[in-house]
Amino acid sequence: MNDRRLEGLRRRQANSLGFLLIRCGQLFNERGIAGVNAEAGRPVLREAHTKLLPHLQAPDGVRITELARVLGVTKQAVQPLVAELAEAGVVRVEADPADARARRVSLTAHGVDAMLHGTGVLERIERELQPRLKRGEVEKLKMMLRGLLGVLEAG
Amino acid sequence: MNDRRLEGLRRRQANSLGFLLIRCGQLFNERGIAGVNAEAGRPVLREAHTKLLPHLQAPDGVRITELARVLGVTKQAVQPLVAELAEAGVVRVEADPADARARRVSLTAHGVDAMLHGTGVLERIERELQPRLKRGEVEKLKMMLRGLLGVLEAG
DNA sequence: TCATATGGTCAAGAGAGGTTGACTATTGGC
DNA sequence: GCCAATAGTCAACCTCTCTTGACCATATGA
Repeated sequence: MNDRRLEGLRRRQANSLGFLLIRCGQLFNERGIAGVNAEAGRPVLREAHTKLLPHLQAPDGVRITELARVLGVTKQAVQPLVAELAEAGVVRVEADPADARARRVSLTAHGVDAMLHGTGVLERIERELQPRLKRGEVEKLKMMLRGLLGVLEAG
Repeated sequence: MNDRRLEGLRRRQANSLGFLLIRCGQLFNERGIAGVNAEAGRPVLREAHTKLLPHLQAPDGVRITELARVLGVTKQAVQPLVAELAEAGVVRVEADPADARARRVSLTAHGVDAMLHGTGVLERIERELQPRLKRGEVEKLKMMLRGLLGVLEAG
């Protein structure tokens, strides 16, 4: 009885940019995390990390408060995550030369390596998909996604 | 000192299909959940839901065990979530006519409405983005994403 | 210079989401 | 008809994530 409505739902989803991106992103994220953890032999990467890390790429580091703001949580929520990453040697926390109250979180050389490695895992997944995708289209897809990401991050 | 390496990282990420999809998907997901919750006036949708719901679109419903398998968790973990959605009238849990041990979880008419509404929120976000995107490219982007999603879900 | 705002920490606790283990009911092959 | 495998539930418990609230140190401007 619901079949017709379900069919309509599916068609509408398949025509929604957001839905398509969310599903594709979820699938890549799951496989990427699984891949990294499989190589490490133990769980080292959680979804919380993949949300925090993209915001740590400013050369001079980012304030805890700023991280909390962009993630939409309190600064207390960010603290344990930063502490954990600092413990693992992925980030460093330093005094802010311009404000003695503040501290700046930035990637260590090891942290950059880790992120390059993570990107490598995603690239491997992409390569495994290649045979089933049209070669030229993937490059075009990436180009459009870069443009879209710019728009999304701008606000 | 890390600037050059950070620059390299950024360039490599911007050329990784997985990275681009994960970031775009995250941003859409966050905004979609925020939009639905803002309209409801209270938090009604969590990320756990957006992971479970896409698997509930089979007309005859899905078994708890099957849901657990595709989500990669135990069936005990799925139970509270299904119970919560049943309580909210989004899904119905019925006996499986073919196996008296099993139960089938499926969307109610109200659940389909809710998912259509969620898709509508994503469409609104997409419309708000439209002015800053090239019109023809969005359609092409969707077409490619549909193809990619098919490949990803196939295995 | 003193009041107020801001950056950050510490502590206690709530709630989501997951686990393992023990259990019941039913199925299906032998 | 029996017995191992399967679907699901219940209970106890753990970790992660986040919150509120109290607190200290520094900055800033009237």
